[in-house]
Amino acid sequence: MHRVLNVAEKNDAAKSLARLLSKNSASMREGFSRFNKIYEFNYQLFNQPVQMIFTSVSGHIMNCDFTAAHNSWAQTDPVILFDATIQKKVTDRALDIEKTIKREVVKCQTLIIWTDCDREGENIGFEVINLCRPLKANLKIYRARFSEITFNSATRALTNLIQPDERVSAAVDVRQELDLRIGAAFTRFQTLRLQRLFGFDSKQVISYGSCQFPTLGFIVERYLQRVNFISEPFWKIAVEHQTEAGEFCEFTWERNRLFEHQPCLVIYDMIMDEPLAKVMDVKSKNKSKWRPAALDTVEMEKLASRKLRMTGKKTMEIAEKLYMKGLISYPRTETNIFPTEINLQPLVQNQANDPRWGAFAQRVLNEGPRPRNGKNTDKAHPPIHPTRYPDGQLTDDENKLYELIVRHFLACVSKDAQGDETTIKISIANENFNASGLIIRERNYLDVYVYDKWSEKELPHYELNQTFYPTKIEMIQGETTAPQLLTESDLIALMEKHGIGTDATHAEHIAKIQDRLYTKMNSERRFEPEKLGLGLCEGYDKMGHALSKPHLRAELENQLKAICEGRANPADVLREQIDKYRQVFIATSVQIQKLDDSMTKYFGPPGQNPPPPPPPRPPPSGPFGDPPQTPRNNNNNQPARPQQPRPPPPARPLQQEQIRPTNSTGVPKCNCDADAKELTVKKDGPNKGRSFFRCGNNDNCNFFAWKDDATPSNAGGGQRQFGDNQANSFRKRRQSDNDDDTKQRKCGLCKQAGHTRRNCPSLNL
DNA sequence: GCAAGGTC
Repeated sequence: MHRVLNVAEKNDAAKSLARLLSKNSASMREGFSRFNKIYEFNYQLFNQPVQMIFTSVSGHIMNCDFTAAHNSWAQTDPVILFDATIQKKVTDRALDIEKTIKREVVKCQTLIIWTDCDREGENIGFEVINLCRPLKANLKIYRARFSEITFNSATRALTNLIQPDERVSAAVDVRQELDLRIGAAFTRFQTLRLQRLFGFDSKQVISYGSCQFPTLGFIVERYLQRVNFISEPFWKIAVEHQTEAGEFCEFTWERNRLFEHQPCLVIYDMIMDEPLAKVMDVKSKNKSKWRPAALDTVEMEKLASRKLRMTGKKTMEIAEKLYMKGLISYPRTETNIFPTEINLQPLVQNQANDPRWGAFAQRVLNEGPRPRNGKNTDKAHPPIHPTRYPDGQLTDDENKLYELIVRHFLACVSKDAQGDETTIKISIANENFNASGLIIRERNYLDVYVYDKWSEKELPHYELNQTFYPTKIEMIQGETTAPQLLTESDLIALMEKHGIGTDATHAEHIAKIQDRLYTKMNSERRFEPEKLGLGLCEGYDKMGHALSKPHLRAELENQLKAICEGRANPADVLREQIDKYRQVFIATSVQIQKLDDSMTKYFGPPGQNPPPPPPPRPPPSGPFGDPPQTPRNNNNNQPARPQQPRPPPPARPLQQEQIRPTNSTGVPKCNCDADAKELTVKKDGPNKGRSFFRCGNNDNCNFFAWKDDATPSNAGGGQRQFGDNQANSFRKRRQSDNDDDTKQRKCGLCKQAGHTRRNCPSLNL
């Protein structure tokens, strides 16, 4: 009989595929690897009876690495690693798998690759093909293309077998080689140098990776934005009205806020002169709140982090388990568009008996499921959706994630929520204020999607042209606030946006930079850099090669895509990239003093050369493992190096009493006693065009001062004289007593009766 | 002792 060897990416996939295709009649036997079994059954393929033999790998079975000649960190100049020979060979872990596949393929005439339908899956497929082809002349080789492990999907794949795509696999080879060369060269170089100069433990690897560094870069960038943030005061006017029936309404200023006190005060006074409000517009319109779009991996990780407080890593682990149990579709997908060939009806039907959302699923069935789609497709996998209702027990975490996926799915195929939005526009002394309210008419998807809130706000009834006196009119001072540190969800979104890592690895890179002591998650579940992370990013940033920025990786990603689509030649891309990074590496080693300087800021000046002997390690503590490791040299007999305190945060704008001595041209001295550098704000915002001073010594200190604050002739002027307390003293309160409009009011400017500030004769002066 | 990518 014709025998067909089928190889899946993992044992569970082989097992499920065999079970589905054989209708549960496959027999199982052992292979050489105890994790990768062999499943056999008879099948009708190519219109003839065949024996199907299903087995699997466990992801990649090969790895590339340098040869033994370059293994020694001490004796290999890292720059050589850009050109050193690289071998690709079966990993030790996969030797048993290799043995099984080699033994089985010689008995077969056909090989079908069932690895996942993404770039890495294609490459893993070629690892298998390259093992098999030399062993069997005339071996027929096919690729099964499937996007979920279901009977329909698997049988469809078998009737539509295709050829494996060499270009896609070649793109992965390019990526592997570059990641290895660049990662190894920079990691060895910086680890050895920083261990030697700054006394890091000889076990502490200070790694560089094309994904881990940009990830760290995002965290550091946000941290610095926050530390360097200079708060700006602003002023705004708030209006409140309580109707005779006792209903409240708050109005917000159409100008939102002003960054200068004086103009705001002028407007406020004008309002207080004529505080009669007139209703200019009353609008009511339909408002929809959109149901969520079909779920892709990144969105799932972000949602689980926000709503379930589950890390990305954990989320992916659990999703993988749910997938293996056949409960959800493949969890690594960039697609958020449901392909038309997926029949949603039975998928919704599967959920119709659940006590929590069954009734909702039934409603969807009655109306017909209509998905809200996003804009992306990876042409490999559908959006994440439930494929089956669980028949056994799930763990707590599995339950929570399954629930999220089901609720998201049902919400996605249901209807947007509908409401009526009312907006009221009033005018007081020609200044406009708005209030808006919302009444929800149909909750629709909100009934199942407990993670979204849409709050109702009822407004009092107002008639067009109605007038009233507000209960309260206040001028309020506020301050702009610094951006928050990144949450995991923010970080994943940034990685996704810049093409750092894959759906499957975002979470791992985030874990890696914590292991490396570059960053940590604080008690508010936000990421803050550690000293080591700050020192590294700052040092490399000063060199200007953007190694901690996402662009290099994004550019490579584009070239890989071009290889996949046949627009670029893999060998050319590889050569070009290696040349580029070799140059960057050489330039880095020339300017390495910049990294040393940054590290010195955080770890004190470099120690003596030659390096002190490595600290004696305490003996292992027996069956319960090693005692906790101290990160650096504090457990030896030598006195610990004096630690320099962390540099102070950058100065806020100078207050008057802090004004510094200036030179003859009015330029102040910075904290390192150099003439400060004058710059102008270029960024759009309240201070655009305003001049300021920074450290004149290559930003050595954190000196900052506004020019108009620092220059004595101008000191004391400007908006900043209005502190919090003073601003509060401008708060006024006015009751809408009826006396007010019968009384003659006085002009706010000249204090004469008979006119107001706007038509005050003194304004004509 | 390096990377990132699969998966266990």
